[in-house]
Amino acid sequence: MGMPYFINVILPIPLEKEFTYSISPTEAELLKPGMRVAVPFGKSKIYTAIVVKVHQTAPTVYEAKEIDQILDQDPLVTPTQLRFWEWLAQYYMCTVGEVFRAAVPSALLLESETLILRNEKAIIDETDLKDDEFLVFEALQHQSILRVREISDILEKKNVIPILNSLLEKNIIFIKEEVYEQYKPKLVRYVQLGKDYSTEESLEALLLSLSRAPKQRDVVLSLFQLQAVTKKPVKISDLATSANSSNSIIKTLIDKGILEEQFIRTDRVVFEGGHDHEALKSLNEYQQSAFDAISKSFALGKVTLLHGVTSSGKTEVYVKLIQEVIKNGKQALYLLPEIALTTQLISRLQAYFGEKVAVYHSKYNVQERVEVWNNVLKKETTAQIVIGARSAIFLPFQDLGLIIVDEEHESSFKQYDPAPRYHARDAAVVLGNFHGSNVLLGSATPSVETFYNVKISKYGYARIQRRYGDVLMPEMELVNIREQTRKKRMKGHFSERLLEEITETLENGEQVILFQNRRGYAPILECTTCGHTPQCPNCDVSLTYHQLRKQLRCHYCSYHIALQTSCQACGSTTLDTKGFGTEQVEQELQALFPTAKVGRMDLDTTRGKYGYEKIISAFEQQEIDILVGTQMLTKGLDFRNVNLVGIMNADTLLNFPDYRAHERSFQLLTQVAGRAGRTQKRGKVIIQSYDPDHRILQQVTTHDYVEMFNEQLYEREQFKYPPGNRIIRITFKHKDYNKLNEAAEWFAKSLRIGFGKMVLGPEYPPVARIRNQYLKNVLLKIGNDHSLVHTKNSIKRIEKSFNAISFYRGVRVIYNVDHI
DNA sequence: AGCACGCCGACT
DNA sequence: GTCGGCGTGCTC
Repeated sequence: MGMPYFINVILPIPLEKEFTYSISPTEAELLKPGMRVAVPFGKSKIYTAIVVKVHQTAPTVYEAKEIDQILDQDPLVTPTQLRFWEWLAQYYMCTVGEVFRAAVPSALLLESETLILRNEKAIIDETDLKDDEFLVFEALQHQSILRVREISDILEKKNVIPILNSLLEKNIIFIKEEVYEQYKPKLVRYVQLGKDYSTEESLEALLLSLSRAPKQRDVVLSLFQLQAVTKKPVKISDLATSANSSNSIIKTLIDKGILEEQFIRTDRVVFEGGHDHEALKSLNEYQQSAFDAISKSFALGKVTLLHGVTSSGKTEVYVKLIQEVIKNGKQALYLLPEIALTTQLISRLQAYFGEKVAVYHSKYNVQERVEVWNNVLKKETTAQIVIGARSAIFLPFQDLGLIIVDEEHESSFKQYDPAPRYHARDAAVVLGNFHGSNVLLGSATPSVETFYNVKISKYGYARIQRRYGDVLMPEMELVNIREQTRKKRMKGHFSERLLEEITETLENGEQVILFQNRRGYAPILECTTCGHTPQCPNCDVSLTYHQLRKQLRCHYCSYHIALQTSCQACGSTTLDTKGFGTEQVEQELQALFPTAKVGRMDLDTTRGKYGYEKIISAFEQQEIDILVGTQMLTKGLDFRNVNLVGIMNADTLLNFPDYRAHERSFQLLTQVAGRAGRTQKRGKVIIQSYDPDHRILQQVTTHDYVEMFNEQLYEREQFKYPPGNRIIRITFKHKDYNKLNEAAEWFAKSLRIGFGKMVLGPEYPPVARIRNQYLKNVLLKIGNDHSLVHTKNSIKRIEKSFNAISFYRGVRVIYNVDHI
């Protein structure tokens, strides 16, 4: 016997270390880094782990457990991915296990489930059983296998483990860990003629023998004809259709051995478009010069920003770039924020690239995601171009030639919760580096960070200043609603100007988009007598009023109650809704324009897989005249007939209490405004505000991005925010208010020893309690001249001392690097 | 993260 | 008297 073999693995849990398991020499030959193994972990769990190393160094202080089984024939994860995971974990201060969990489609991460089986041979004295035990025993008489969940339900108890232990001791039950592969390839039933009937004579004899069974004979004949064309097995469903026959007749033939059945693995994600690719539109002169600038910049190996005004035709430039890389057999990744990932855009790309386009995002089910993963891994042409949301950076690319990050400024590229709290744009830049591929960032309103990188010549730059087809930028008008309110000229939330414009637009048979930013300003029920508003019992927020369901709901937990008719505090029955959301705007509109068809698009109306598409297509088909909506309206939608965009209240955006509020307002308003006038006629935008002289509003109306950038950069430098500095936000979480305060204070104090006034807080976030957990934030700013690695190490050291104080243990510490 | 073990309050 | 709360420690 030679030396024993071991593997080091990553487990999908938030633990720093790798774990070592023992394997047999045969297994050692099979196993390679990147393959999955099922391993027992702890008392009773089985997890999916990824092999990172095969070796012969036996652990010294413990005995390695054996693995349960090998799950892959070939690596599922590439060496580049393992390096990338390592980088993400290091940079975003989380464990590789957490990255692993986020990176791999959940269907490939099987876990064990405990099954409870009855012991047939047990001799049971029923009087010996407690009530709960008897209930389980009885349930097992009807059903031989139960899951822990089911037992929980039967007993209406959360913790059933003591009961199971007791039953185990009494030999009444067995326990078994079941591991199952969640991903099942989709199999389609095919048939072909049996081998015995391959000659003409035998076939003739067969048809003769079936003369008494005309239906069966028809099927055989049909199959013969179909196979004559394809020479391959035929789908049972196709055969049934063409023979005008049924499944049962085909089954009879299979049972007789006349037909042979076989299952063939099929992709669930099939391309449904035509195969005649649309010819690429030739670029106009502005697009062409941007394309040339990008190519030059790529030749220098630079990440490049494509700064093109709204509807300047950036997509055509992307398409041209993608075309170049796939010509060389390389893969391309096109990243978009979730909300911009519309069917509109996907079908446009499919029109150019046909079946080479694969889509990867959360609305696709787990099975479909596994298929995309495998196709990317195998470098199939069906996934040569991947268009996806932020998680698409985790796909197992082999030979990536180009990454496009469209709408680069979108903050939804940053994952907020859970770990890894990564920024897909920044991670994509690193990924591009690992692959030696080009990276293009695209936006009409680049983030201050990215434009700063252009300014310091770290990134290359290309610009398109004209809209496609030389459509003019919309005409912008600011309306002072403070003054209008004073003069009592407002009708609800509408100024006279806005109403005039809506009327005119509708008269011209054109459509209107109204933008109402609702986040945090949802309607709240308020007592007009005592001012009391109903609060969530678990979170520090007011409940919001949902008219449709006549409910009060909490946005943070799932708490909801029926609408109250009287005030809980004083009993008064005069309740009023404060603040206004899209629902109220919609209602007012309906009253003001009774003949117009009003639609609403927000989180409530876009639930479900196609909720969003339905509203979009209704608007496209002009079944809706006025569309009221939130942020969702801003993204990548292309409506031909919209001539007016109204912003109900710009101040709610500007007054947001964080250092990015102004930048974000500029971006959002510019993007919404861009929805107006996409044809020859010049569009119109009306912005209602209490403070129309605000710098940002002036910059939006004059389309002055550079001025906005310079002012924002100056302000951020003053206050030591990015891009000249980095920030790490540290959140503390605990259900005990006092403990949390003390713990956060201790941590901040320790940080201040090394970082002084670069430490802000601790401070309560706007919502200081969520699901009965109190929260407090500390912000650490790090100058770009300081080492990020050293800083993180100092933080980790402080965390170690922190955890050594037993009183503080249990307080969760959450890092958010580059928090937005 | 899960999960078990172990120690103190409110109830079948 | 037990059930079940969660603090603590460990996982190859």
